[in-house]
Amino acid sequence: MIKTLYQMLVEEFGRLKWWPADTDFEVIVGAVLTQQTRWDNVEKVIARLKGAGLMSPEAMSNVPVAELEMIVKPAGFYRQKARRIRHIAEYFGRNPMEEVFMLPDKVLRSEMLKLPGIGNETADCILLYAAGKPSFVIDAYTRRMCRCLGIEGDYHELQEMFEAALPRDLYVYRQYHALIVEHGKRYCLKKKCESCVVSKLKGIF
DNA sequence: CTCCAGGAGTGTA
DNA sequence: TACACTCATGGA
Repeated sequence: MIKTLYQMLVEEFGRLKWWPADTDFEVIVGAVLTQQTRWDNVEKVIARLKGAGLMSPEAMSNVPVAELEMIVKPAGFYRQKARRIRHIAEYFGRNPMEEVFMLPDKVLRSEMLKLPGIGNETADCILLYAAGKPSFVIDAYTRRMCRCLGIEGDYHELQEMFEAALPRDLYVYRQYHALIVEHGKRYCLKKKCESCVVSKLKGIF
């Protein structure tokens, strides 16, 4: 029997607890803060925001950007990110999250894309981890993995490929994304690719 | 010291 | 459509 890539990754990494957060708003803020930035760096900022009582649309939208910048600094790109999460806070201050999340998936996605600082990947992270919509996330690690398999394509082409091959299931999408990132952090650096499960899969996928 | 991390926006050809 | 450039701190 031929194992799927997903099964092989599960065997190696098991169940992964992914994107721990107390609230959906925290997921969204974290999604923006982690852009091109290590997660452990983002954790400091999230802790600071919580400590300052700012981890809510209402509270954050009333803080001077300058003050947010100081808090966001450890996550890098602090000037843009401070402004962007504040803008997002204002948006959800005007539009209650429960209502926004009730929009049809595609409408919700394009709605998120309108917000400055939210591109394809961040939008899908919001859908998948905050709104609970099965939208497959394509990140840098996913692209590298696909390249290893000889698969090229833009964001939507790769996303369509995964979604067509998988059951449209929230848990599967979340786990697969988590597994790919975990795999990538372990192997997709410094030419460690030779020993990873993806390399064993060439010609089978 | 160098390199780069779970991107996005803008400008140019 | 396809790149190049910018944003920025902190850890290996």
